Amino acid sequence: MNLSVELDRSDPVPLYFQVARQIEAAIVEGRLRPGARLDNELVLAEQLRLSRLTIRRAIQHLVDKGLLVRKRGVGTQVVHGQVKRAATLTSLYDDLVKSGQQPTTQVLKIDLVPAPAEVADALGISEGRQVLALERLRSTQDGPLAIMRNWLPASLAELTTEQLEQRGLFQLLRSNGVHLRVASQQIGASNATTAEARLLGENRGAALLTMVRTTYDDVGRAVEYGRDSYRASRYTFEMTLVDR
Amino acid sequence: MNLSVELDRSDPVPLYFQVARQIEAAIVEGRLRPGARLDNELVLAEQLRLSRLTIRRAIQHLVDKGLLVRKRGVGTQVVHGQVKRAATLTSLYDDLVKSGQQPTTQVLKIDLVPAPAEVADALGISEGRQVLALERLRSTQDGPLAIMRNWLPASLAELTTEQLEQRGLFQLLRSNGVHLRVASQQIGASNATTAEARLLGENRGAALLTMVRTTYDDVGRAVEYGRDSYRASRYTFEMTLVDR
DNA sequence: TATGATATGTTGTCTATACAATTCAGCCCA
DNA sequence: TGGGCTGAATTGTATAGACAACATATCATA
Repeated sequence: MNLSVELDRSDPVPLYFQVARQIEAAIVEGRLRPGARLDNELVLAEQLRLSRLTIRRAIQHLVDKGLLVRKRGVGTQVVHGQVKRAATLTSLYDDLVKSGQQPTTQVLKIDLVPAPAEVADALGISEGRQVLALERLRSTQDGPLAIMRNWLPASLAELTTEQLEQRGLFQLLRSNGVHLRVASQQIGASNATTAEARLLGENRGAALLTMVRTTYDDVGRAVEYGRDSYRASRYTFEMTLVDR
Repeated sequence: MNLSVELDRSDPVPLYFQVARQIEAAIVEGRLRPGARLDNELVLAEQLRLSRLTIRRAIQHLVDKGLLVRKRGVGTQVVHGQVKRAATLTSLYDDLVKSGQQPTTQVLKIDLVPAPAEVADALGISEGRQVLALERLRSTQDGPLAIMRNWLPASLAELTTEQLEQRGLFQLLRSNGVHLRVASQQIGASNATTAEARLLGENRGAALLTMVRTTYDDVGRAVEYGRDSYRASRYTFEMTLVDR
């Protein structure tokens, strides 16, 4: 099995990542079929003039992605299945852009308000403290998609309607030097209220997919509490479950 | 910062995992606070008489879990946030058992049927081929929770009503030597049909959280196509999003 | 006082090596 | 023919060491 992996040692991209990337391309392009066995680690290391640990690192990256599976004593095989990306901290805006869907955003509300109990609790601040409350309608060329409500600590960033209509919220936060790191999210469902139904172009009572989320930065501060409602007729949340 | 990590080198549990486990316990028990800085890798390696790479391995395990964050040139810090487990291939049954909710299962249907187009497509078999079709109602002490519909290749395992009422499906498959590996899942929402509403004890039209899933084994065969509907009033899907 | 350069500290990547644990195929014996 | 044992093959864990890349603090100069 010849993989034709080509390495550029002057490239700043780490070698393990170059290997992983090229193995992944071979899988995606069908050169490596589901069930195909990779050469063993020692052979690959010799062929590519890399240390075995570098090869292991590349392979582990793809195992974590669900593309490869390893068995001690046997070897490494390609897994079947159109695997989705791991759940990561990207905003809906970025995802829609990436899938070519031309998102637009209408800012419905942008106010400094005293934090209600639930928001204060999630953000780890005292109730009544000022927070920036946002409500936005996200649409694509096919019509309205989601209502997004976010509460941010007031001191975090100065956001304008214009900014929010041009770029995703997480993108704006990142541009303001906020290092988003991890979020805890609950996915649920609810029946559309009259107001929601009107905004989203659905019937009152239509099923909506809901997400409630607290996002933290890299030193652990809560930087966003969000409540999103999506038209279930237009949106599902796709994910990969991996047995590790 | 003294972590009091104790290693048992005769334990079959790998050293990196022992270290990771104990750091995690320190975080969970509050001995390591959000924002706290760990000793650097070299110091930890010296203190614990381990190689630096073993320490890195332990730390990376916790970084992947969202508990720690690393910055080149600075160090490693504890992340804030009640982090949920990574999305993994566990069945609802196992999750409910683990959370002490005493699940019960009523098998509504267990038939060999010709595979409809959607099922055949997901399982990678020809339409009309025999598949095992299951429909079950999962309840807890608080009442019905979810309707679960699964389609399995007929040859995969022989399952009885008794087995399905006593244990989770994935558990049964694993007991039959099936190595579940990865699943592709779409989470959505729908309005309860009359039949669903009656089974779940909700009103007709109530919002249900839905999951459509194809599960693959470790050599890439599709081993299950599932369609689950949960009472949104009783269930949310919790997950962690990590920025990597 | 502000800016740029340098030094220090720490993680990131990579090499080389060795032993352990598991899997599978083949062989032998009852 | 079936079960058990052995050896080969391969991944899993761990050690030791080195250099690179980035972040931050400190120092020097204008």
